[in-house]
Amino acid sequence: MSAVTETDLSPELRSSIARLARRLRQQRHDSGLGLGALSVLGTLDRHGPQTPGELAEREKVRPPSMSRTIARLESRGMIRRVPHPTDRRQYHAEITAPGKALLTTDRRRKDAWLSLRLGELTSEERSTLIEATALLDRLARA
Amino acid sequence: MSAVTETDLSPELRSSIARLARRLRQQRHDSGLGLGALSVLGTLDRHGPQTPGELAEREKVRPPSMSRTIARLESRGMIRRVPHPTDRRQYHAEITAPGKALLTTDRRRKDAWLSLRLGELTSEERSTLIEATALLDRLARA
DNA sequence: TATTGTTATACTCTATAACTATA
DNA sequence: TATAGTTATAGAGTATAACAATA
Repeated sequence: MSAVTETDLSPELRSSIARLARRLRQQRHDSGLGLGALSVLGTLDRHGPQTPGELAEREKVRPPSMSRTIARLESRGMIRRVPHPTDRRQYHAEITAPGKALLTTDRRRKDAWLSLRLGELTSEERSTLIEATALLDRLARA
Repeated sequence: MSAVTETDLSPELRSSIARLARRLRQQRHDSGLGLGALSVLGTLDRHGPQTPGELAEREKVRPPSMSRTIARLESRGMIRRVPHPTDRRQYHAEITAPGKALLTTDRRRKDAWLSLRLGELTSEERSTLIEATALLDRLARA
């Protein structure tokens, strides 16, 4: 196994992200929700209610894609739409109790693929990933 | 910006990977090659010639998908097919000189989106990502 | 008969363009 | 007239199933 150096970090990181994203996509979530929908749910849980436009920007998708994702989450009762106080064109998407429960189950489930793999790492390795997660988000947002 | 803890690393990491993968996919490579094709090219450069089956497993895609990717890379002259010494069903995909040149350009190009972003990080942050890249690969392979 | 790779086809995800409602 | 969100449609990317060649 060859080591990654500063020089070739860019293509290596890109490969790793691409491979892991595919691997995570293959790992079907039994809630029937895809990778994107779960990401939105986590964002709503962590950052509170957001408009579709705000969510689209944060998640790096276009508004029409976010409309679809929101519709799917709502149809399964994971989120609800709250009218915007002053602008009737807009609304806030808000996570519901079942939505929060899904995230909790998802985190705790012993057979959830990623949780299981993370549990097999050392505490130090997990720390590295915690730092890296923040960095990856900054990259995505740039 | 709330901190990520051990408890919710799994959903946060999954979100980050999903978002960054989408961001990287949006960032069209001017070679006309997608995220998957570039990943394969890097793998061949790093690990040497591989059969389609080996590549499919490593990249976490199904054999038919890898067939398509290989065909695209070959049609652009980035790889060539080398007959398998003993089994005429198989062959090895091998990176060509133009393929290597593309990877080098890609690493060096200052306007390559990811390279540019990585350059904006501190040396310490890049070190974290170097460690994380290896970890992400281990996760994908597990 | 089992295995490797390819072709045919379909599904998922996301994008661009056109449309509706409201500001 | 501009903006927020949705609907309609199309394009990547990848999967499953059926097929061809070889072991």
